[in-house]
Amino acid sequence: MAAPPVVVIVGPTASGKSALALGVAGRRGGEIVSCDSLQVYRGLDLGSAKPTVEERRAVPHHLVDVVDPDQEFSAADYGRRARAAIGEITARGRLPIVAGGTGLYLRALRQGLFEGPSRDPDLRRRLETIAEARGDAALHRLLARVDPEAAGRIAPRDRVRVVRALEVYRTSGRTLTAHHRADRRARDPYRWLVVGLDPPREVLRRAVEARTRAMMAAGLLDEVRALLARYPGRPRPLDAIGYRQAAAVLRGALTDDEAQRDMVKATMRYAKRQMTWFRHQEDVRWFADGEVALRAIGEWLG
RNA sequence: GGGGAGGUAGCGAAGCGGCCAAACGCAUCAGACUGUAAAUCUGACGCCCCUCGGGCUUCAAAGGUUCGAAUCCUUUCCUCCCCA
Repeated sequence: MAAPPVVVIVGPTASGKSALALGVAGRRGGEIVSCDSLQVYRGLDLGSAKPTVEERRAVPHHLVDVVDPDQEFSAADYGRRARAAIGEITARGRLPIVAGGTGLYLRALRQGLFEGPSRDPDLRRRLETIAEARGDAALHRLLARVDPEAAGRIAPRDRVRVVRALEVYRTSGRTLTAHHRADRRARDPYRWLVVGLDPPREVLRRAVEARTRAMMAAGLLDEVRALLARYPGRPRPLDAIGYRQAAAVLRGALTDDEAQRDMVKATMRYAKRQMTWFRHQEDVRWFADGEVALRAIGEWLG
């Protein structure tokens, strides 16, 4: 029996992934598995460009609205849940369409992450304190002592990664490098088609500008005001593009106009990072245009 | 017409005799990424050879002073502000 097909649609934000996914789903009886680190959070609707209620009524969406913004969620959680969702969809005889721009999440889904410890907030706090008090270089030296290979790969100023590497070592007793080595990939039960959307920069820029304007007009500030009232601790997802600018406006630190300009800039930079990831980390068939991509997917599915 | 401020790399902006191809910020380009990922971080960024390095042309324009000028002087052009 042939391995069931899974269509994956990647690319930078605002490149038309959702529309393409909806197009494929409509034609092929598919269900969409979002691959987006923001859309998993309930309440982050406008700023995450979440699919609308109508879209979600027309086509089932998975991995959207699965946790609250102050709950812990990780790439590994995503991978587990997305795999489960794909299993159910294929069991129903339908086509899973994974769509989204979060590269790490897609990796977690397809390859899985190494078998290692999850985050340890207390330990992270302690490590952060060391970095604050003695500097990033000092923390990096700590890492160099236990895991010189990881230290060689990670820039001293990249605190997020230095902290995680130390966290892995201290909570599991094994270095990050050792975990990576021991990492064994399970055989993959699916046939994957990874399609990438890469519209010309200027086209993307205009789409980002239009979407940013639309988000503000639709009430992003109200959304953020409500979220901040409900989660005064300002959980991590609220640092995302759009949310941090909206928060700055509410605080009086930015005007609407400045916030919009900043959102566009930040989004374009983000799009760049996404392209870098997908160009180098995934085997993608690229298309500048959604229509052409849609036809190619049709042919591949046969 | 008189007085004042100024013209520096794609933009903003430092520098005000040598350590200046010229700080810094932005934009741009390239890259990394294994449980924070719309996060976090790195590099390039006058031109050419490109390896440490070397060569070439720049700081509105032209002349000048000086061993040496983005920095001082003169003239010209342009911008902004104030008074007429």
